[in-house]
Amino acid sequence: MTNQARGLHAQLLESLGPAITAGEYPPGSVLRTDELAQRFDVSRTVIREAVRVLESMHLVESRRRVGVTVRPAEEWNVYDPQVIRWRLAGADRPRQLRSLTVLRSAVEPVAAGLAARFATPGQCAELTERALGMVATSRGRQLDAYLVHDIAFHRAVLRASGNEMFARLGDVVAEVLSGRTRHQVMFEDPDPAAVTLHVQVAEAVREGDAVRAERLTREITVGALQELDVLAP
Amino acid sequence: MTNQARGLHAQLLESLGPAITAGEYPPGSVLRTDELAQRFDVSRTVIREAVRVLESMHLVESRRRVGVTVRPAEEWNVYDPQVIRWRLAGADRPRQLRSLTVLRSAVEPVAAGLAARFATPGQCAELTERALGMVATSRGRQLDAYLVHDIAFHRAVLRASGNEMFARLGDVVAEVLSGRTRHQVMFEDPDPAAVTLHVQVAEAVREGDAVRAERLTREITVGALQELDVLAP
DNA sequence: GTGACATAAACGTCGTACTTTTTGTTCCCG
DNA sequence: CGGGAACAAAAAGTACGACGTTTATGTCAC
Repeated sequence: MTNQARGLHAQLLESLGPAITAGEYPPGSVLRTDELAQRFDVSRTVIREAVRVLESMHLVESRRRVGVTVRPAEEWNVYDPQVIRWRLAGADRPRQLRSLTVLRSAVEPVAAGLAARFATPGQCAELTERALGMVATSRGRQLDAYLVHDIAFHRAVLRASGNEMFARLGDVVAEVLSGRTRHQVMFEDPDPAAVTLHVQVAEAVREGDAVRAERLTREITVGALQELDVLAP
Repeated sequence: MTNQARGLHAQLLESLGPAITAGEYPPGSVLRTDELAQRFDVSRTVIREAVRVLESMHLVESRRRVGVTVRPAEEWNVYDPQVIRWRLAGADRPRQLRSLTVLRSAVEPVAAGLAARFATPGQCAELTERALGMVATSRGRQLDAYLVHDIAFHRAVLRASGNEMFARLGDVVAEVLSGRTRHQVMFEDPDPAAVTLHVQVAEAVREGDAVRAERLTREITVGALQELDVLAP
């Protein structure tokens, strides 16, 4: 884990957050701060700080005389990177992976189109470099190295779009990609067609061909969706 | 304001959050908890709880011996509804409105396509009802009533997509739509063509015509973007 | 049965004392 | 003169106990 005690409250979060997002406490459950303080052997102060954070994620609601109640899943801030990480680590990971991939399929093509129009020369170079890196590592069971380039490529596209909302989805995409590789034990090398598509997207962006960049990226995300359909019915 | 003292820490947030997102404290600025406690005349406990929340939004970072440092804007959790609200209330509202509208233009068409395939009869009815409501209020300076239907319509589409990530963007769209109406003082009635498009989207969804629903919704969002281009160069 | 009222349970706030970590400084030795 | 080790100070982190505040709930009288 990347969990290295940056404070008791953070440790608490790493315990409570996953438990709640995993549905361990059904919606409406109440947690009392005193009880939590006893259970985790920390002061109420620490509990309260953790609860404040969970509250800001809309995972729980703290009300007087009643306690800290768990909110229904529909109200959670599912765009919070931490919530995403917790849910991806939990039981309904496949479901989560699917909805995130659908989100990718909506956002990334548009982002690529914008990138074709607004990417700086430096960003184009980064894209090309990453695409070539993917080609170089696409054979011979170098999945980890491939993944690094893949993530960096998509991050670069999102950033080059010039839209901050897209740029901030880089973390989400990274989680999805690494989650996919780590989860569904991929023994085989990545699909050569997908690798080619990435190279072509880099080309299209470099040439400023927005519609082509968008179409090619749409092919990539459609492929990702189909792959998911095959492996998780 | 909807700010009715649900606790001192919440009030603190409503003061610090907007200030930070408005760039009042440049990145790298340090805030000391003691100083804040004095300035706002509350206990350190309250300050710390507010800081925990700001930290979870990646607005600040708290380090020992150093203080609470403001993080650069690129690292903020810009999908947090509260952050969105703060930024929309701030100075760079036009910029924010634009990036959110671009996000809409990417997401909503795909969501409409999914809705055409997965919407329940009840959701179809809701859509139709809202579209008709838009028609009914599209003339005669009833912008407020129109806005209610407009927001409900887009919310319904996002929810009917069956994708939770899309569904959770309902709040964002609501902020954008109401912000648009409130901000750029709209004296005129809404564009009749846009109203018609909404009715047609409801039709397409009801008939299960995914490609048509997607295409029509794309027209709506493209229109919203152009409208923004005209009014905010 | 209904309404006012009392009660208690839980969170909210505060002040203080203590701990831990980080960082800057000083001082000694090579 | 330079570098490293010990030390000191600053600021956040943690703990604890006391009190305040809200509010769900039960009770009692009418």
